[in-house]
Amino acid sequence: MSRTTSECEDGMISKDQTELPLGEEGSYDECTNGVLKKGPWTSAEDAILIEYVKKHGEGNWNSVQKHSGLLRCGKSCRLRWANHLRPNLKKGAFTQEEEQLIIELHAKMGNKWARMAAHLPGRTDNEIKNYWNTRIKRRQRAGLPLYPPEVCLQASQGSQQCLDINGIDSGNKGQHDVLQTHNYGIPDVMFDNLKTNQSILPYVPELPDISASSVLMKGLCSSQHGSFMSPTMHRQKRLRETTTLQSSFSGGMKNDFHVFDQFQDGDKAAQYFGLSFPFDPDSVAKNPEIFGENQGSHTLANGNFSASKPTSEAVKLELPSLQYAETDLGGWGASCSSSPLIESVDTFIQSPPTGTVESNFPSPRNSGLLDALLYEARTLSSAKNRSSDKSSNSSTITPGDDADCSVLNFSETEWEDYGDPISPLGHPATSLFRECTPISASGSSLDESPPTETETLTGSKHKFGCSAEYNMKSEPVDHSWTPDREKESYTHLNITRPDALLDSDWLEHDSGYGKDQVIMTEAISALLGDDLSSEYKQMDLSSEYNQMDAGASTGHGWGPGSCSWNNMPAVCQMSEFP
DNA sequence: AATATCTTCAACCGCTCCATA
DNA sequence: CTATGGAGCGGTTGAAGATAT
Repeated sequence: MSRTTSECEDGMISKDQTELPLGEEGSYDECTNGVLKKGPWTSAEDAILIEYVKKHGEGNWNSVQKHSGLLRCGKSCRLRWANHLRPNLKKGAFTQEEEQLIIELHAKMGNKWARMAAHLPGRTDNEIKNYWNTRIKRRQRAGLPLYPPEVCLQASQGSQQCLDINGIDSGNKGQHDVLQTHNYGIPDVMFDNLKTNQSILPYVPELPDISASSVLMKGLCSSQHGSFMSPTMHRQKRLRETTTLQSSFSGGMKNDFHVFDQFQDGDKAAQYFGLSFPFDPDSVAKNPEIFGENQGSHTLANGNFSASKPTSEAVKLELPSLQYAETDLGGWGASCSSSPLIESVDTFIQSPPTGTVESNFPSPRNSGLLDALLYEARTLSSAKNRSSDKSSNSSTITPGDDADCSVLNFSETEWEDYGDPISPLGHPATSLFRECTPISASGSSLDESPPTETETLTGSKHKFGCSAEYNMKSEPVDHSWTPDREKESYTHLNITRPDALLDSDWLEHDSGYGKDQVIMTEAISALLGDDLSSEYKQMDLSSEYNQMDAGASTGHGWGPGSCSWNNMPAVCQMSEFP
């Protein structure tokens, strides 16, 4: 901020456009005429824009140039106004309350910066986005999970309440945002549902690449809403989804099935759930409780973050995982119920959604290249060899078996069994898996977390995908949210990394994944060429992760070609690795 | 002190939705 | 029904500052 301003100021000459420093800051671009300026705004430009808005009000940004002579395109003007010039903007670092709120909101909404901003008066989506990205990096470096355990816990508790409320709108806090946030939570539920009702999935395949599947994936993976909404989703879809999701969510999510429908037709889906429709997000929002929001948790809308004070800062975020688990149980209540995530996981493992889940998974898009690669690799590899594993896993994981293996098998099996019905990319299921896998794999602690940290989880549970979150939850939540604590508790979570997919455990795991790894490597090579494959090989994830697990490594990036952290599914993001 | 690396954040870009002609 | 323009959103970029070496 200051930076730009100062710079600009120096450079700026006069408010007159003609005088706008063309050469100094920023280039002139073709934005329209080729005359428009780009780059940092000068104080003069700011003044012009402010003046314009005073006279004409916000909006009509494209006419700014005409009326004010400002050599900026409408988009640039809007952005400048929204992010820097508009009144009531809060400048400076986020307060603790705001930070907490952001975390909470992100857990629920994912990368819905604009929506999140609606909950933070005076803050812009860009600020929040930047903050989050920074936070991700920072925590990743520190080896801390993105979301504090408390948040998860609270979320779960809150969800229970919701269940009780289950009904539809009960109270309303009036903040639709809240609703939305909850909505975001829905995906998880959906995902869960999918798992439970695999049979239902029929639609999935047909779903457009993204939306549903991606959402589901993310939900699956973690719960983090964080990314559960695929960036690629269309706006409308998003809206619909949210609404639908919300509705469905509020409805109790009993109809897993419909979740898919939602994607296609949100309203219908919503109705299906028995919610009032056309779904009115606002109305829903008004009744945050429906979604299981805790009172305190989201009252924030006004910026008051009162609730969060819990023992610390425990946020009431509803961890995706929780939701996820809950859904599995068949309802928020269930999920919310104290029953540890682990249990859910177990359930899931024991009676894995028969293949259903995977099929539903979103296309690789969400996850990114890595997923796609993995998917392809798998496909190729599968052709070559079908490991016996695959068949077994889907339904049940035998504790005795190498957990890791089970996990892997699970995922693989599903793909194969169910195929990838879907996606445009053609890798939907896989990709989903992939995304989830990391978690699962990791969660399982397969890889990363050397048993030490993940010890809490044992046996098959560990192996189960998405487990990381569960792990977290399973742990006693009483701890207050302190960095240290987080770190400790989260060490378990490391697994969730997207990398986990590549992780040694998974790929190289002694238990027999070695083959897979080889295969995958080959497949990747075939698909991507030596370059990528080599990178892939070089990643030596296993070692890195191990180190990380050990706590030795610090903030190391994912490595070349790794997916961007931001793009990772919330779930994955949830656990930050050391 | 100089250089390299990392972090932060404003701005841009691409995309999509919506309204309107 | 299609085309066009406005608006908004989310991801990414790149420069400046901060920090480390």
